[in-house]
Amino acid sequence: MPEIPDPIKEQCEKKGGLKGIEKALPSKKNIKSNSQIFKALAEPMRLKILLAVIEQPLCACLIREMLGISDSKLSYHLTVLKDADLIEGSKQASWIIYGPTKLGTKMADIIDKF
Amino acid sequence: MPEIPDPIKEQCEKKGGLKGIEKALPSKKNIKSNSQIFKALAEPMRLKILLAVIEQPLCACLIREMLGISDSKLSYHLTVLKDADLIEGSKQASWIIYGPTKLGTKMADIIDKF
DNA sequence: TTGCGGTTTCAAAAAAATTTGAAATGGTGT
DNA sequence: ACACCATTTCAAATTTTTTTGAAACCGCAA
Repeated sequence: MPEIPDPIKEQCEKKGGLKGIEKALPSKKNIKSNSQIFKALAEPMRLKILLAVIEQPLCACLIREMLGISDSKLSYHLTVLKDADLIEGSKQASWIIYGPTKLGTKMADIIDKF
Repeated sequence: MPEIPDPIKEQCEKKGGLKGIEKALPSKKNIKSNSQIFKALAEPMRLKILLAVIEQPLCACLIREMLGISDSKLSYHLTVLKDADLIEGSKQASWIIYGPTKLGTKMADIIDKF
């Protein structure tokens, strides 16, 4: 191990060294799951979709119209949000109406706090 | 406009149509800035780095040792976190010690709530 | 000045994510 | 059954992000 500045080194040792720090971190599963949520929200268009369907549940065709993108592009982005459990769709006749999940609403609250 | 299911259509109109919904969303700037933060946290390794430097400020060499990755790979990921204003580095002799920003700490609190 | 250690930068390669347009699927109406 | 509409799936193309290893930079010590 290289010679680290003393205060850093001592504090690190106090926490059990690198092993100790790593042990204090959340589980790999938790980190993975959180990063999936963040990834879904990492694209402005997907953020916009989530916030819009919180404002008002919308079918894909209205979302598509609002954003001005292709059907398949929209479908891709909706799937990312769905897979991250941020939105859910419910079938009404020919239409699928998308709205937020609890988690989706909670994440939007967080965005409001910034 | 295609014929949308009536309840959806009416609620939508009540909110000023698609234009009204879009107007109710945060600014493009705000969405962009938020998505940058989410993107920085979208990669498990970067999440881990943030949580570790919250636990204990660390120099790059200790982070590198903990994660077992190359110097340049680490540098890249640290830069993503820095650019998103989640971590900051301060120079101590040969070392740069990384710790969380206020925003970084706040985001970590959020992770704890899930 | 030179040598060394810590860290970043760089450009090309590799990997991952996204976009695209066509095809497929499912439901409704005639 | 056929036609139409809403939406997803698919595979290839495109774009973006990440990784890689070498070079460069910076500061400290002799």
